[in-house]
Amino acid sequence: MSDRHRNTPNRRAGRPRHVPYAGSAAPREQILDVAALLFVRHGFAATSTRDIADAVGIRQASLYYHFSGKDDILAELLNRSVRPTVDNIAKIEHLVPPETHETALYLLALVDVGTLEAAPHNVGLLSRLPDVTESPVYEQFRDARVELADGYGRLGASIARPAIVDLIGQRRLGEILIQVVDSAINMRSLGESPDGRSSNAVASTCLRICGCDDQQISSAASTATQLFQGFRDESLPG
Amino acid sequence: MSDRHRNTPNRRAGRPRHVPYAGSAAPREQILDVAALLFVRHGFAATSTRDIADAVGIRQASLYYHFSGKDDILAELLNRSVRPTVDNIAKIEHLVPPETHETALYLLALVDVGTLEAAPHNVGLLSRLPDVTESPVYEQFRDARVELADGYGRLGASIARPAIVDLIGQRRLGEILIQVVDSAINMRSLGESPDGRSSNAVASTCLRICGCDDQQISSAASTATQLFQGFRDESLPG
DNA sequence: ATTATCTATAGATCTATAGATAATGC
DNA sequence: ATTATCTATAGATCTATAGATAATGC
Repeated sequence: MSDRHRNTPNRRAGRPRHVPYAGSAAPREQILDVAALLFVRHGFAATSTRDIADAVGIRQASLYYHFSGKDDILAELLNRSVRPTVDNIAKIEHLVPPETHETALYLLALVDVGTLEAAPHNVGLLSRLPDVTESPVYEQFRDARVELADGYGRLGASIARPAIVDLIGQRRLGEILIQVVDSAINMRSLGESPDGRSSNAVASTCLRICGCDDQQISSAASTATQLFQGFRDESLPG
Repeated sequence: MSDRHRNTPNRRAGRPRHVPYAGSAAPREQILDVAALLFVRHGFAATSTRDIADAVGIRQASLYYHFSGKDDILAELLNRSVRPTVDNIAKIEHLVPPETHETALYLLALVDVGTLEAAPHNVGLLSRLPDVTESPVYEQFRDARVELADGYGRLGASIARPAIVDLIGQRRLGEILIQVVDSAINMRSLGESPDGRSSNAVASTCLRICGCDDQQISSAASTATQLFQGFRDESLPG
């Protein structure tokens, strides 16, 4: 009965917060989580370090123990959302030879929508905010973004009939496909059930844009769905 | 020869600017123009009233003679970009009965892309920035935006086969179509020639998403292109 | 007189640093 | 001793207002 000082949960080193510690996540993760929410909801520039601190339940100055500044928080969020997406495109393109390109595009869309939906608070949106893309910390992610658009363009152009590629252009096609994939983000804000329907809606729309007919689409869909399983398992242990 | 005081161009009432007046546009228009550029390039919250004033060539405080504040500038920009787009959807839907729905969607996309491209500095993008949509002045434009998405959704759903509408959902379809139309904005930043190719690329992509085949698309394209002329002329005199 | 600017500045942020403090860990 | 917070605050913005000033217009 002398352990009175032990029965408060979440006891850890350091001076206690002015608002008692809540949740079990590490402070750094708590900060990233609320920052993601606020950046996406109100914009990066419009979110102050005080807003973030208030939402976490710490004083504004305490943020600087974990991050060197707002830019540092943004950089970490971008790191976590952009990098995995770019890794995917390489993996999927290398897996193409045995598979048809239609399946590859369907799979890529499936994986990317899944990543977007799994990420906390729509961080995928950050790469579209001008205050983010103009920030010096975005520099190192710009190439990755272009690479992604190129990948979609290549894949799309290898599927679509020449007439379609001629009209739209490979680059434009890449932009349109990425835009469609990103539309999954906007739909989440409408309260979609995460049952994979929106993944399939988006993926099949991508193929349709490339001129595939119903038969090609449903065939690609079933092969890609199988491969998607393997993809999921692979990214678990590391 | 006594008119020495008259041969400086752009003479107008009011104390002279610290940077001599340039161009012939009214001050209010100059402000709107540079504000649009800066808001789109750097974001709304990230653009200060000083940034705007500097780009115009006046002192920061002088903005307040023309506008009551940053929000007031934003409101006017939104007013000019959102309103015409919403007017179009009503006009085109009323014109539907004699025409096929495919033509209507193609025409709507054509008109909207044209509007986006004609607007100064991609102001169409503003409605996608969280710092803009969270601003109290955006309130009055929110409905308009929803109306637009609904319009696209209705038109799309009236074209697409039941299987497609079932998979995607009318609402989602509207979102995707709008997203594709808006992708025209991103493409402009890549330096596209405004030859109408991107309009047709986007419009035909919209039909393809709804499951139209090449023949339906090219037929809708030619009818819509004709109607587009009439539309253009109509919006000139007022 | 009217118009469109200017200068000056108050007051409200906002970011980041310095140094104190209250826990745990050994 | 180490860790994670706190308080306090400097210095840099940023917005908006008050009042002066230098043109044109009549």
